[in-house]
Amino acid sequence: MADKFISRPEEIMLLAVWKLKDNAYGITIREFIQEMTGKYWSIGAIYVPLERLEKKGLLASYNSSPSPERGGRRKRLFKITPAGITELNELYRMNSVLWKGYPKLCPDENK
Amino acid sequence: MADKFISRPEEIMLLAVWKLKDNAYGITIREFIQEMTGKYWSIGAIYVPLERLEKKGLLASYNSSPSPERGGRRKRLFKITPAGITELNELYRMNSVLWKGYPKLCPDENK
DNA sequence: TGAATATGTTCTACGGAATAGAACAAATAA
DNA sequence: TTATTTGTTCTATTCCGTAGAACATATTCA
Repeated sequence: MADKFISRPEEIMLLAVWKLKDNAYGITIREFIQEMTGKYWSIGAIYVPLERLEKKGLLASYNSSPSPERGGRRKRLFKITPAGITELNELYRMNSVLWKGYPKLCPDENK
Repeated sequence: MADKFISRPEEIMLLAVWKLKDNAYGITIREFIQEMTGKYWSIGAIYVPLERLEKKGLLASYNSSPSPERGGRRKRLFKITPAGITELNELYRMNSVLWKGYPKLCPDENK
């Protein structure tokens, strides 16, 4: 297919990174997404897509300076790239088109 | 993962069937989706997910009465089920949460 | 009546994404 | 110098997305 839209997990991830601003790394992203979706997400379900988004150029990452509050490994902070923003904007528009006309709560007429 | 959300192609398909009402079958669904998304969709990219959605109980299908306008095989008409409506409603809510606060056109600050 | 044409769907193979969770890494505290 | 805490890497498996050839069925017209 000619230039597909990104998948839902990827969409969710981009939005999470965007919303978390300068505090977006594996753990916080996972917590945030679990809160937003109300579902359990495994470690792999977070890091693997993040990796792919970086490879696609929609995210960038760098290691935090080594001074956390209390022990532990350094954070790998993520940041959305200009291409990532563009992608989100396109998704936003497509979603508007797709859902146009859908009622806030569609009754199940079962007709 | 405990009871995931459906994928984007599946979401698009459910919405297409919902919008097409009593005229939702392979060909019209494909045309409709291509128009909405502005992208090419292969035959398989339509029928295979439709099949899976039916297996999941979100869609139902039945063959049209055999009297088309001009030649050709009978249509397999699709209809969204109550469970399908429920799924769409949930997706609608999740999308609202996900995109809350996102500007209509997010500037690429590149900061 | 049977070949041509039009309309639709089935089939199935392949690649890649989604997901899980164990293993690993690295920093501080005791 | 070992325990503890915080965080990421690794990789296997399953399932989904996608493509398009093959097939099916109805009408039209020679």
